[in-house]
Amino acid sequence: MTQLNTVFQALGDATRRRMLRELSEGEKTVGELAAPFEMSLAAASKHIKVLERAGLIRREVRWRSRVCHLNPGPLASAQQWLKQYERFWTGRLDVLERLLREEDAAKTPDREGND
Amino acid sequence: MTQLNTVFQALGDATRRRMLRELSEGEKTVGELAAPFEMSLAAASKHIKVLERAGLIRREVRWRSRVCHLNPGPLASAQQWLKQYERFWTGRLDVLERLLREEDAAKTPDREGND
DNA sequence: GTTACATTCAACTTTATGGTTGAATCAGAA
DNA sequence: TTCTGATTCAACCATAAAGTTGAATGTAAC
Repeated sequence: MTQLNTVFQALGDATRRRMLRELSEGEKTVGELAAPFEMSLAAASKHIKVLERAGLIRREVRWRSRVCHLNPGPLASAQQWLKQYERFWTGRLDVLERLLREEDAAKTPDREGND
Repeated sequence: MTQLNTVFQALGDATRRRMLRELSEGEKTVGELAAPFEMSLAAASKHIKVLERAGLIRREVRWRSRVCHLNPGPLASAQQWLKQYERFWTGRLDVLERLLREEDAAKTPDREGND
């Protein structure tokens, strides 16, 4: 439902991540996208459909093939979501936050709804 | 296999993303994590296991409960992966890259292995 | 119109996911 | 030791995902 669900699910497969990387270097037809993988064309086509459903790529009918190209918007949303957590791995805010949390846990070991 | 697989898969579910957000505000027991959801404790426990398998959280046996806390490393890896694509949505590099790609496509419309 | 090519659809199998319930575990209090 | 509370395990169900094969579609070339 949430766009984030379909986007993260789509990214959770190495085949599809590889396809995105290929597309980051330029447009490719379905056949070209499928070529590096040892699976049937139908299987690759399904992966492409998953990427499309997640909004990560667009398919365009051109000459005799379908040409796919990257649509980066949803990747940006995913990164946006991860950005929330950046403070946990970058620099001193991390340490500061952890200290505050430990202090808090020490002060209120068994309560939950205090000011 | 790849850590990225399990991480992105884990993030592809709203329940688990919510759990991570809760943990970003401090440690929580399994019961506390499960409370906001209308599902059995066993189901929540499975979600927590998925997060743990992805390395996103650590479970520690303390007093009579299991206390969970965020382990941000894998989130950083995910963001790292997404960073590859940042140029597609930020600023002028985007436009520049697209121009180069179109130029390239126009020059070599039907070849694939040229220098 | 027929042939050939690129892609998708349909049907099917196997394995994974997300949920349920009830029993099992295991630490701490009585 | 027995009771209680917190969590997990086991077995099960329904649905989805990832792959296969073979037929169907649609456009280009002949």
